[in-house]
Amino acid sequence: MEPEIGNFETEMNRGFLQILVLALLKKEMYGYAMVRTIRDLGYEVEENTLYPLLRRLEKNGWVRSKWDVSEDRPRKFYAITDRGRALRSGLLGIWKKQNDILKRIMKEK
Amino acid sequence: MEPEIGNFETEMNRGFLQILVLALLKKEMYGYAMVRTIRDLGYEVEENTLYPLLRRLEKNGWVRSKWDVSEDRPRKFYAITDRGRALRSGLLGIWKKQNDILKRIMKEK
DNA sequence: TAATATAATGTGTCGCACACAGTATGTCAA
DNA sequence: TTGACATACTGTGTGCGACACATTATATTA
Repeated sequence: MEPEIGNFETEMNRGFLQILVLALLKKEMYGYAMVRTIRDLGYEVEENTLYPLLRRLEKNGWVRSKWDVSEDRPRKFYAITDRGRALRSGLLGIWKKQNDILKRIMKEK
Repeated sequence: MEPEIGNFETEMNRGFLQILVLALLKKEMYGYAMVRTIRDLGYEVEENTLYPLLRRLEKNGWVRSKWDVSEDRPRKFYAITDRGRALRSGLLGIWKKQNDILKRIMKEK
């Protein structure tokens, strides 16, 4: 694939990553674990992308966090809020709509 | 839905609109017609979003354009190039991957 | 004991969606 | 016939988010 697609991959991440994070937060999770989970799903994320995304979501009340210092190493655990759940379902709705449109177009001649 | 989702809708458009445009260009089309086509598909686009997107795609050789002045009103018709087709299939691959991941996550637990 | 993995924060850049502004022609109703 | 609205574009400016680069600090492993 061409080098210029790099830019497009960035664009493709926008939106998708937000949904993905909100979806993964069905279970509480800390940032680094989420990076690894996403990679295990076969998708590449930058830590420099995910950490700010989580903080942004928190700043706006879609997720909340608390430090867990009981384990060997301090970890910031994130949980989704009710507002976050509402946002998630809204975004999933948009995603589904987009997906339907693409499928429809690619199908017809 | 919350007012802040507005921002997210913008983010959701990134990536999606690029694929959509490349997909719609299976047939030659001019900008304004594409705006209306997309709206007819039930999706809202700004002209201020679509026109620059088309120009950007052309600048990088994924589409090409020619003015049609034979009709009542001059129109800039866009057509996809071979490179554009390659890009489209690459982006569709990414989209599918993302879609599979989301479906998988939403299904489990 | 040095390298690597874990777990996070912060600053800076660049591209894109979209707001706002403007140009110009065609159509249609009052 | 004129004024509103649709059609069909171009161009500038702003703000936000992905990611590069830099840094801190502890745990694990070779």
